[in-house]
Amino acid sequence: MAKPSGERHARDGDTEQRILDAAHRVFIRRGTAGARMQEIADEAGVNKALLHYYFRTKSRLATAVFQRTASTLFARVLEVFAGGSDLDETVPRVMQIYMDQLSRTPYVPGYILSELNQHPERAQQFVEALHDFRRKIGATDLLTIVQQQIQARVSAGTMRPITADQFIVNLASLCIFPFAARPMLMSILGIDDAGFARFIKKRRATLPQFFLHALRP
Amino acid sequence: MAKPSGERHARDGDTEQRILDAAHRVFIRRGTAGARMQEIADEAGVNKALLHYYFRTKSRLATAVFQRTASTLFARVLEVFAGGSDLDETVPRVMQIYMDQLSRTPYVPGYILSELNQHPERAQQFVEALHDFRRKIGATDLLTIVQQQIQARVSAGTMRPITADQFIVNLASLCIFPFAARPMLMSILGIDDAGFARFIKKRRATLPQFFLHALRP
DNA sequence: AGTGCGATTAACCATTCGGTCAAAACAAAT
DNA sequence: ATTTGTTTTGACCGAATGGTTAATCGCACT
Repeated sequence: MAKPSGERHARDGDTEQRILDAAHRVFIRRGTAGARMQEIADEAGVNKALLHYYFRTKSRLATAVFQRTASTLFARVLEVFAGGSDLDETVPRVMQIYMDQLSRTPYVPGYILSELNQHPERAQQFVEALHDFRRKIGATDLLTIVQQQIQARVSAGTMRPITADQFIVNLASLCIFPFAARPMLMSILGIDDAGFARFIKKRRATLPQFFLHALRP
Repeated sequence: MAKPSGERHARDGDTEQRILDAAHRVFIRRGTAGARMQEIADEAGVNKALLHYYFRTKSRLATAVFQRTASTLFARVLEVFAGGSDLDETVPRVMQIYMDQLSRTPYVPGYILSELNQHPERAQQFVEALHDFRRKIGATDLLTIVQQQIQARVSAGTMRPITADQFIVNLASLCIFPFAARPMLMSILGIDDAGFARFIKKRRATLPQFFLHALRP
């Protein structure tokens, strides 16, 4: 019952964070089921018992890591969509900011998708985190925001109609998939890390046009 | 050393197949690392020792299942691309055939991506399976085929230029991602299995237009 | 100096898991 | 019916793994 909440002492900076960071790295490279508590402890430079001291079980540690990671996935996207009003402007911004973010954390999509496929229960947790963030920045539902911005352009006759569902899935697919399928693409296209980086750089520049052109009347 | 190759007897239909099928299902729902040999044995209705009799180790069993699954992923797509010549016709056919195939095996993309993220070595195996199949049907490299079909339309002035790389990744993203991210999408869009099926049905009908419009001059 | 208390560790435990083995079951051939 | 070679099984083993515990450490306060 000794939940470490009132951190009066702390021999080192912040152990809990170091553990979370280490767990994040190990979960990503081994998968949640393949990760070993000992490996996480080593990576954090800490005794294995400490992991249980802070997080009780492997399952809870996994939940904590997933939560932290998932909440960062769509945060920026939501912000940008809520910030702008014209798709001609928000789509390129979202795409570029998003691909920059994913370039910095290229393994996150694969991790999230794997985790969600093997533990669909976590999807609930995922969507709640998204809702919390949405309320925090005082925005409306993502689907509604996009729906309105689509409607605006459709009414103006500058865009073909499309449901917000398909719109968002198309956008997400084109941005996220290349990272989730990174090892496969690198092998099929015969490129290395540097080549992949170049591929993404070019994609960043051309994808917004591709997307917006697709919806011209 | 008793490799069961000359199958003279076989008490039951084909045990090896039943084991592979069972392993396929268990690997998909638990992930390779999370799967237990005992569970696979139970699912196949067979003693655990038999798994080792036929496949020696869990790792080899995993490789066999991955191989079998991966080889089916792009086979049809390659066939259709090699069969047609005009993108106006091949793209819709590929997309629709592909989404039909994925609808029948919706968990395959998630499995392949997870597996490939945690074992990038398998990418090699993956691309070799693809090459084998390509040679078998006597087709050229997928990239080259697509490159030529793009070039044809670009020269005719009916299409904006795009590299074959980006073309294929766009196509694959739009088709595969919704399945790989199925649990996430269901949660975000607030739909159930039936709703997802409807979503895909609609997508099947609208995606080819979206894609081809994106490349209009 | 001493005490209280959270943070940290080494040693340990019970279970699970992949893998092995020798015996049993079985079909085909003689 | 006996033999022969393959397939299938129950029982077993050692290592790895998640988790626990009792002792130690070190800071803060007196």
